[in-house]
Amino acid sequence: MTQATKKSVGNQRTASKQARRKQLIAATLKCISKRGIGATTLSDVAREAGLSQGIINLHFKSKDNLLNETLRFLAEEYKQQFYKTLEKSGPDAADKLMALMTMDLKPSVCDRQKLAVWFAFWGEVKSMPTYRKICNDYDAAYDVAVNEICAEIIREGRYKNIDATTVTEALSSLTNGLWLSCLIAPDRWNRTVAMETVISYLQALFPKHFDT
Amino acid sequence: MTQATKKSVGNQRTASKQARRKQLIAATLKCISKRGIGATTLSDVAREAGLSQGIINLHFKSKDNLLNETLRFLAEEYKQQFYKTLEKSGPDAADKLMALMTMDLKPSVCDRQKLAVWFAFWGEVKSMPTYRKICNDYDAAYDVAVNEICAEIIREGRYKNIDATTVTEALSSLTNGLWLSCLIAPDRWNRTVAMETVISYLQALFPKHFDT
Amino acid sequence: MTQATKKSVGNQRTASKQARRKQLIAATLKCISKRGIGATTLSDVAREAGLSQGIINLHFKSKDNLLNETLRFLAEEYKQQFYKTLEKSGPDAADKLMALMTMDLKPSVCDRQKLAVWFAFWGEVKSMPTYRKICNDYDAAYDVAVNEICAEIIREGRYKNIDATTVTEALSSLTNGLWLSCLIAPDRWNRTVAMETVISYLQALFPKHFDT
Amino acid sequence: MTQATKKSVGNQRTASKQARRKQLIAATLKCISKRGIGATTLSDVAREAGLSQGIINLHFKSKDNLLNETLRFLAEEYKQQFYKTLEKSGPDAADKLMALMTMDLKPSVCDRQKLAVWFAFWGEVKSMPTYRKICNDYDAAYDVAVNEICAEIIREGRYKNIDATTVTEALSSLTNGLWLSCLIAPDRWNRTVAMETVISYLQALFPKHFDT
DNA sequence: AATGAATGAGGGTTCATTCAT
DNA sequence: CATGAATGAACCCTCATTCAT
Repeated sequence: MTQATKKSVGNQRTASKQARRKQLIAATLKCISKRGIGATTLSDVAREAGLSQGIINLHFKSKDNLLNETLRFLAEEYKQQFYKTLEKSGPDAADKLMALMTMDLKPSVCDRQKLAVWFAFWGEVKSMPTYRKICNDYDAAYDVAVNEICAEIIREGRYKNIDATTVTEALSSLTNGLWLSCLIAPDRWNRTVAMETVISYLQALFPKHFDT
Repeated sequence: MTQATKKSVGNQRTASKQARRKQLIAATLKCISKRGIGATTLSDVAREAGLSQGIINLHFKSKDNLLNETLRFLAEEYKQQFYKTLEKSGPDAADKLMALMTMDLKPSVCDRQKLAVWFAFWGEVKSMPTYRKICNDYDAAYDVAVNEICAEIIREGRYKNIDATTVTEALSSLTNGLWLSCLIAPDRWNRTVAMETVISYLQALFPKHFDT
Repeated sequence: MTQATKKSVGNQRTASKQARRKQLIAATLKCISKRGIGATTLSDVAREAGLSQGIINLHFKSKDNLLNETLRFLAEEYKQQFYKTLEKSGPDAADKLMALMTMDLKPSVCDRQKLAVWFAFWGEVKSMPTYRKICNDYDAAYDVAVNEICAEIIREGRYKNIDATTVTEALSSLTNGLWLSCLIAPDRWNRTVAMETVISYLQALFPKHFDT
Repeated sequence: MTQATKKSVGNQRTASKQARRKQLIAATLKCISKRGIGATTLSDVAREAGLSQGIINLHFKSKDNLLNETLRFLAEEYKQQFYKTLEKSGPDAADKLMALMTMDLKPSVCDRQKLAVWFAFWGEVKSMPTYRKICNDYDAAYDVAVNEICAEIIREGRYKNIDATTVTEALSSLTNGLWLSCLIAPDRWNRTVAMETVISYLQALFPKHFDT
């Protein structure tokens, strides 16, 4: 820790192990978003990071491991944003929900670069059990938190015939689906419209909380 | 052996060009769902089809082309289902919409094998302009049709503050998102719950049409 | 078999699988004798055979497998010589023994090229269980045959205090040891002297059979 | 931690150059006997010695050099044993010869670990002129000494038709051959039997010196 | 003297593609 | 049309070597 902080990342033969790993994961993210997972070679990543061929096997042992770590990083990063958003928003359940939805669509989260990476990994979920496990772990945490918020809103509004779990599933599906649209049809896609799509659903469901 | 006479697909040295292509695309779909796009080799596909190494380059010129055709096939197949569903359902707009949503979640459409392939392609959309183009073409047709149906429902119900385009986007996003859940969390996933998720959305938006 | 024989080995895209394998094993032997096992690359072997990079993995799956097959070939070849020698020699036990010893030292068997390969494999016996197994299998057959011959000689000569097994071990050790000398000190080494070394041993042990 | 004071080998940042070299050679021997020369990496050796990556290049300049030094060490060690054995044994020529043969088969010399290393080097003799040179140098000394002893025995016993050089070659070959058996067929191998193999030869050759 | 992160050449292996049959 | 042996580029990975600390 004493050594780690003073080194500038990117310089030859310097930088702490942690910093190097982050640097390489960043390069990996960039490459995947540009080329996709299959076409991303270790050479590409190393070049992107401005380092040499062997560097990745040195720090990550194997390409598989690098990809796992990259997915984990991506998920962790999302999780951090998620919790930070919850903390920053007021104590009101509806506020929290709105803050989360807004976060999911804000430029730094919902940008094609990043989405490309998410979908790249999702595209291999079926054939890569590890990816599925990582995704599941993080999704579970997300679901629990959103579910709780929805439950509170339902309680507050005494909404009848509305199941928190169903709403949670709907909201997360909606978000993921909107991301896909952003990725596939960036020309037609529009952040405001996407936001309205979510809001109109919330208004219809929870009219007392999300007024017109 | 000198002269083959049978015409059934799967038999060596026979079968029309069209049949061979379909057979190979079917094999490709199977392989992608099992291994993902990146790990699917032409050998795999040929073996899956029970044919020889060089067969694919013979019929499809290149791997890229095979993949493009496979995606096109997938999209076309979906489109056929879509229009068949529309035809079969009654003239009522709400009925049509419900029929479409049901179709999206029925076992033959929403099964992990098939979804894996869809997501495999979506995972490369960013880096493969061709894939994006194919997806866009088909999505546009879907959007137009659904949009029209929604518009009619809105007209019928005189729903205020509801935009057909928004609903269309929401519905397609919802479906895609539910597919992702099915792919990633098959254990937690449940067809009935998924259907309820969609219905609850429709009920919230169009209470007069989709009563409890 | 109909196809196999008419093809000339070495020509592109022709030659039966069997012929190609033999050709590649021959190239491997040459490379090992020149460079040793460790420094022999698949590139070297392919180049030596006048074929392309990928050819070996095509026919032998892996380098390890190629080496195993090469050792097996070497041992099998020796075995063939061994039995042919036995067949050709007269029925007399002493004649047979002498024929075998002569064979072991004849130029086509005891030449530095070939010995280099044997020792290359023996040099890895400790760390490569497969090599040891192959060597053992063939050695066992050799030992049985020589042992039988020695037993007969002992019986014929009514030699006291001489154990056939001991002699067998001594003879095979002597041969292997002489091979090592040939390999390490080719300048000092001399086929005639080597032969005399063996003969003097046989004379010392079986004076009635191998008279001066 | 700032200043190391101890001098025992194995402690970091201390130990004389000589001690370090010995330590590294010992580690090399162990690695070669376990993995063979080809599969022994400098990392392996350093790890075996409990030291760091770069240590070997620091002390030996290159891997080739390390291997040369290791072989030299092995040969030198054998030579020391050889002369010590000669010194310890009585002045009688026959006693000396018996002592040498016994030494060659005693556990500390004829153990599979050590033999594996010898054969590993012999396996590369053909392609590594340096190895051959080192082996030759030491072998020559051995031959001279044994030859002299044999000559004396022959003189003492007035044995006719026996050439000292031939016997020397036979004995060294026999020993090396027995070593190979020990390496390849440790299950069948037996120290007592090996010793008898040598003794029976000496008895047959020099009956007046090696009585039954 | 010692460390260990970094380098980069070179190895084994895979695989899309070609081509003689 | 179909086969499958052959090709060779390109990949992942290993490892001897270098070098800043």
